[in-house]
Amino acid sequence: MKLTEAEWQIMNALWQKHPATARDIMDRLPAGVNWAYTTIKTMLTRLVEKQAVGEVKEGNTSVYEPRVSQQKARLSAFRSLLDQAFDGAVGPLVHFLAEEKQLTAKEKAELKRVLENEAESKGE
Amino acid sequence: MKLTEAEWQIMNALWQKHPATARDIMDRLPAGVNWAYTTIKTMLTRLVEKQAVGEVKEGNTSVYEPRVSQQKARLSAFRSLLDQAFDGAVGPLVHFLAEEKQLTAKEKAELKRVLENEAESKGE
DNA sequence: GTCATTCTACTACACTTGTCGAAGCCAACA
DNA sequence: TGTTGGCTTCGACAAGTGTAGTAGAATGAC
Repeated sequence: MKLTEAEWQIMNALWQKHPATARDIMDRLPAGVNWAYTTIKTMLTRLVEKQAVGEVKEGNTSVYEPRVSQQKARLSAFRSLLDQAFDGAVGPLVHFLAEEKQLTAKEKAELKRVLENEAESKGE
Repeated sequence: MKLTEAEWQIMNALWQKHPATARDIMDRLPAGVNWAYTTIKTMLTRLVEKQAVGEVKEGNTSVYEPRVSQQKARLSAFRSLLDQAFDGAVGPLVHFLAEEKQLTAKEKAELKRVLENEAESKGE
């Protein structure tokens, strides 16, 4: 499930709260994204075709629901980035993050902590 | 500097070793990417237009050189991912990484290892 | 009932991206 | 010197993307 940039905007709005109508989504789009109503409808139609979103008619109006979880979409985007730009491995990415100082000490600590918890509690 | 998927392939090959000719790049493309020679040339032309790559004629043949560092390209791709899919913050990403069961144990171990090494050697 | 509002369904259209093919230019070799 | 093989530049074309307008149907307010 590959989403385009514009589609991410829609999905982000939809994940925020759903089900939602096209108009709901329109209102929730980040300031700065001023798309025409029909643009949003077009996006939604395409997302429905892609099965990323479900559509149910309620009276005259369509109501939409995500069909792929944010988690799944994130995973897919993350994997793509990894494959494309980081030799498909987490190592180079982490390395990069560290080098680039993109991770604050706090974030590193958090990441480590969560990973460790995982390792321990993972016995289940 | 936004690179497309195909462009990443080219750039990856070019960063590997440069300067390089189109043919060099062709040979270095990952198995499975079997592009016609002219496809590669097209990509290179577009990359030159975009100023991601420099081109110098050597006799009859063009020799190419990256003009954006891998580091920079990675940063840009990383930022895009963050903005698009992780609310623009590293926090959610770290969280995701930890939650994500799709990461293999190996990848997690790698994460931890790199973080630890960083913490130690990166005292500067 | 009629009008304004609001949906929906269709259509459109320029730009980008992924992939070449064709045709011409040049150096080296039989 | 004519042929071969590699290089180059141009042009092309189908799909995918971003962005929206239009027309017609349904709904709610007088």
